[in-house]
Amino acid sequence: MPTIRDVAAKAGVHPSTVSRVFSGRASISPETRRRVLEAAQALNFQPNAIARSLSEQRTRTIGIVVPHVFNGFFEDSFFPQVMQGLLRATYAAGYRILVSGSSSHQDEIDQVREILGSRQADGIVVMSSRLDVDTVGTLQSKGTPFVLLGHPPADHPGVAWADADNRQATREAVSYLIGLGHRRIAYVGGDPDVLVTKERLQGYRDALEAAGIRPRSGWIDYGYFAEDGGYQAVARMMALGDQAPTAYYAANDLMALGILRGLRERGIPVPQAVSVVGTNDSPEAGHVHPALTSLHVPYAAMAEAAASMLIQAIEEGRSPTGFTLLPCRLVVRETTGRIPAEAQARQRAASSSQTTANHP
Amino acid sequence: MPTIRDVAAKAGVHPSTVSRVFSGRASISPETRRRVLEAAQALNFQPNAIARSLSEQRTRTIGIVVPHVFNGFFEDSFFPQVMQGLLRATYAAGYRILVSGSSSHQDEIDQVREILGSRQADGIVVMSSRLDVDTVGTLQSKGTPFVLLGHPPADHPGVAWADADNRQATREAVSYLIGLGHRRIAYVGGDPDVLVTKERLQGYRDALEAAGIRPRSGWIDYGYFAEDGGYQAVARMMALGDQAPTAYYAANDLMALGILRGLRERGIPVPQAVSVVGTNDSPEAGHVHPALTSLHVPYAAMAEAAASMLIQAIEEGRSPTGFTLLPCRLVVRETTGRIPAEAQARQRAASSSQTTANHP
DNA sequence: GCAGGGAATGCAACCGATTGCATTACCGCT
DNA sequence: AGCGGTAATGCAATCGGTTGCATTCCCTGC
Repeated sequence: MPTIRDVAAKAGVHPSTVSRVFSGRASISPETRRRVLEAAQALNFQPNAIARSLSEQRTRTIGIVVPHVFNGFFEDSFFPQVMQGLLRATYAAGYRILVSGSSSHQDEIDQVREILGSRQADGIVVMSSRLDVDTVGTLQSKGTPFVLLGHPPADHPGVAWADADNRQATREAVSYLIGLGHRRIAYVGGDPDVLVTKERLQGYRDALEAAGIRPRSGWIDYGYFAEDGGYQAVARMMALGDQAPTAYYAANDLMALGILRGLRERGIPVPQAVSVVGTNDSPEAGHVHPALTSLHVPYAAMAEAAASMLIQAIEEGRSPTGFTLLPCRLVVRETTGRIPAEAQARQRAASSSQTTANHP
Repeated sequence: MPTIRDVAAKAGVHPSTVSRVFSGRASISPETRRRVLEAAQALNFQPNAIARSLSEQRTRTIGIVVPHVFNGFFEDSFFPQVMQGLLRATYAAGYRILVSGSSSHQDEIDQVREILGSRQADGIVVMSSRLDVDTVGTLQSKGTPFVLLGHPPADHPGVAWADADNRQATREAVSYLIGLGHRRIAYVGGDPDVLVTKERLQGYRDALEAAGIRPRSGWIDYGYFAEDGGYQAVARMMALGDQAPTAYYAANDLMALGILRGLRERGIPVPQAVSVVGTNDSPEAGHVHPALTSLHVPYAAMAEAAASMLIQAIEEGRSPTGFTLLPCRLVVRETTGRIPAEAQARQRAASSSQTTANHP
């Protein structure tokens, strides 16, 4: 592999001149430029990015560590969408992405530290779903730029992040169901330990409260993002008898499909008797039958925003600041419908009897 | 950021000693090691990976360029699975992945050249779907290690690759349909210009020929991997009247879903009247209703094999050689079934009348 | 005719590690 | 005591660029 010195020798100039020709940020006579480029061409010279990085103290690379939980990440479209967003932002800025795997939660944090500490990347996008407060603090004290994908576990001033407004979005989805006449609505969350699960539950509660509906604890269940989790939830909900929900909100589409399966096996028509809303608007959502109404979460846009914030901060030589909170969008398809009037009436009666039962 | 010299100063040794302590491949007295480690700890020292790469002339990184066609790659699970496979292999070997986007086919090749030429990665995995013979030759002459994901367009001795046996797999899938009694079988390919489409068509032909079935050109269509492509194919196939297929092979699951939609709209029961086989065994395949029979293509395993071959060659300081050809696996679910006897009889009659019509 | 100024280029230090070779110190053995 | 051998460490060159400063040269304006 030819180096800058080989080119210099061939063109009869000093290596620094070759460097200046390639960096383009200095005045070079047209004649010299021509000679240098000619020599470079003849030798098939390409500047060594590593040497350049060492000298410039920047790599034009941002890092990302794939959490071990996503080692089967193609099960859900979350990670692919994140990659997509990162690619959009980095490509536009002439950056590349350095990806590392991880084998455990601790290892994930170690990898982040390693990439940052060894300066293999100029900054890093960190998936924060289970990040604890201490870790964020440690990262921050390191002084290397990072942006959280998802918001920080607690209020951490000066930590930059990008996230979707999950609480508000869930609230809107549930309000939509209420608007269709539903009053017994189930919340099927993912992993109860994950922050987003709690936020969505809060949105669910907001919507119910705004409509004056008293939530029942039996309407709340967790499916850990698995198809079977949704299926099992239906079994448990149906045990509530005439208090069984007429609508389900599921925290991802896979669980929604499980719910649909559970309902189908019981001969319950969707959306005639029961409505179902999924989350993520995954590619299959629009192509299953009946097509799934789903809450679109802008993962790609979040990642793009995170990467953009990061890159901009890097270029300006400062730490990333501020946050980006993106709205979600409910994509209405075929699994949601107005509750039939008679069922509605029956439901009202049941609902009021429930109220009396609870307050004897 | 502390450097090796700071640590050396603090520990009262020469920088090279610190380097040896960290590389571990030299004899260091226990006392010195302790002092160095202590100093490093105190200074929060981490070796600079860039400087190390420059000196060692290796980055422990492999590259991948995302083709612009996959900028919407999460529509299909192909790219995520590739990432997954790459992650498995690289993580196990202590490598990382450098990802670059690309905006066009030409740009894709440029990015590959750039990464290789600038030595930002020790080698690269190249998606070969549309690679032409010249490009492969050029890459080869560069002398930097690469492995193709998918096999080379023509016989290129010395080019390493990993691929699935698409022809054989399609042959088996179609043979399976024939075994169920089907004799009028449609092939709905992706993009006719892509190599894999031709190979699968060949496998389809193999199966038909082995069963003594004369293929009709009307049974062959291309859906460009889109849901609507499958849907449209049904419309065209139905126009064949009593020569319409009783089974469909689709080159991805999305088109298979489109086919299912087309059949459903015409009131044709699946699998009672018509069978459908998809390809890729995407996560949704098992969760739609009816669950889709699909040809599982081991994309993750292919990518893992490609990365492993690449890394092994890098470590041994040679060019990657050889190839890996992986079998696919038909995952039978609910969209395929034995053709009803009476339909079968009718079909035989039609088939023989067709034969006479073709040979007057 | 000469001072001033800017353009073009060279020089050499530097980025932060690695590593072949030289040197020192210490050990065991005769 | 002297010698050989090995373990431990230091020295300095090297990887391949970048960049602040110095130098040269030429042009312009008075």
